[in-house]
Amino acid sequence: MNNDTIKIMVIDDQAVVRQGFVALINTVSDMAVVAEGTNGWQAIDLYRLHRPDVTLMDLRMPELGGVEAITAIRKEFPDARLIVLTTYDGDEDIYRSLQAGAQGYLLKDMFFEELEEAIRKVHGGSRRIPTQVAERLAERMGSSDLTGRETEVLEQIVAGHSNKTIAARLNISEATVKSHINSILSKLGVSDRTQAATTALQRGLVHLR
Amino acid sequence: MNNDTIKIMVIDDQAVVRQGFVALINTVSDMAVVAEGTNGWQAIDLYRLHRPDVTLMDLRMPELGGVEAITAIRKEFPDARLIVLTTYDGDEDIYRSLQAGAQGYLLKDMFFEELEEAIRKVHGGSRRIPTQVAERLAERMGSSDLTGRETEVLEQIVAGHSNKTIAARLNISEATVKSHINSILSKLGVSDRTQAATTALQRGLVHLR
DNA sequence: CCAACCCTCTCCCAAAAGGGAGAGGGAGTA
DNA sequence: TACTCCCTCTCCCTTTTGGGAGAGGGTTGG
Repeated sequence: MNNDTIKIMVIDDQAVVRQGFVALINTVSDMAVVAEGTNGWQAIDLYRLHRPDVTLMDLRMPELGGVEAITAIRKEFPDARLIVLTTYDGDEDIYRSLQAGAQGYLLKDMFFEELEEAIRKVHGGSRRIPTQVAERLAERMGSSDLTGRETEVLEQIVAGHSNKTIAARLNISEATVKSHINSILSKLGVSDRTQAATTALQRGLVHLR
Repeated sequence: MNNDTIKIMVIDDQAVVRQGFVALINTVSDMAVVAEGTNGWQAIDLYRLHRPDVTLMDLRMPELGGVEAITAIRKEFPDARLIVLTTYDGDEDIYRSLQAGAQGYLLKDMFFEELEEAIRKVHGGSRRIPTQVAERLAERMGSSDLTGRETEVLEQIVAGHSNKTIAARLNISEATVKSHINSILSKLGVSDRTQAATTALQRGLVHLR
């Protein structure tokens, strides 16, 4: 491995998928996988240890998710180059990833050739957001954010709790819960809690477990 | 490629993941990928054309899903050997896949070595269901099936429709809808429609989109 | 300091959902 | 045939949810 070789770290909890990525990357003469991990904590540890030039990161992982790992790595290493490589999980995930400091966001239904190009782009210091992804991101703009409390209430709704239970769990009155739900419904543009739950899941505002 | 080579078909809509599988399989001396596809229709066409010894099939795909493709292929070729290779999507998916005629069900978070072993097992005529998966399947047993109509109503619930709207869409009275929902709630062991929606999604009884 | 949020709450009302008991008709099976 | 499901429906009742108007206290930022 000479000095021009791009050192790559691959973080994905699906072993056989990760092994596939590694195999593909290692077929490229000037790229080499120097570290592999299955969750966010490993990503942080392995980054410190190997200082890869580019990191490929999945989002949904046990223990510590991709967004949190990206945030932590960028905090310690502001120059870190990170590409999110994931199944499309909704506009919110894209937004949060870029917010956290990722330079690229690729979908797993793209071809390896695009991934290879993205790695070179990001390694060279530019960003790489495919049109398809950029469009999703644009959709999100304009759609208003939920406040912190509203997000908590939304999570409780998705967890299947009644207003009364939510009130008890959050230590507020049921009236306040209803007030938050009112805001949530209008911000999400839906008319009942079940729709709120399914659209929140689709948009990636919350995830099942 | 000599006569002992195991001919494999890979069906997965995520291009880079599929390419990874192909790369891994082709590193094994007595295995060769003879066809690749991105959905159920292609799976059926390519099966007719190439008659692979073993097919690796993802479940969630556009156009035609994995379960339907397995059913169609097994109908035309009762000897077809099929392994489902997917992200875990709930016990219902496992059940339906095996019901449709798959001989194996592997999760993408397993290592390639296990996949290789599974391919050999299934090619040799046996089945291969990892303990982890078998346990999930066992969980499903005992939990009663939903009837056809109940499943339709459940889909409408997940789609976010009110009882009134569901009644209109299914051309039955609202009372009947409520009656079905009663059965659904008790069969799923939940107490309201939002819980029904989220547990149905978790168990893979229905999918978003 | 004032405006803009956010979070909290009250009171009231209407609509929707959930729960229980019962019943008729149709299809399939023992 | 008799039995068992499934699908359909009615009637009645309670609980939950959603919608509207308003208001006080807190923080933040211009």
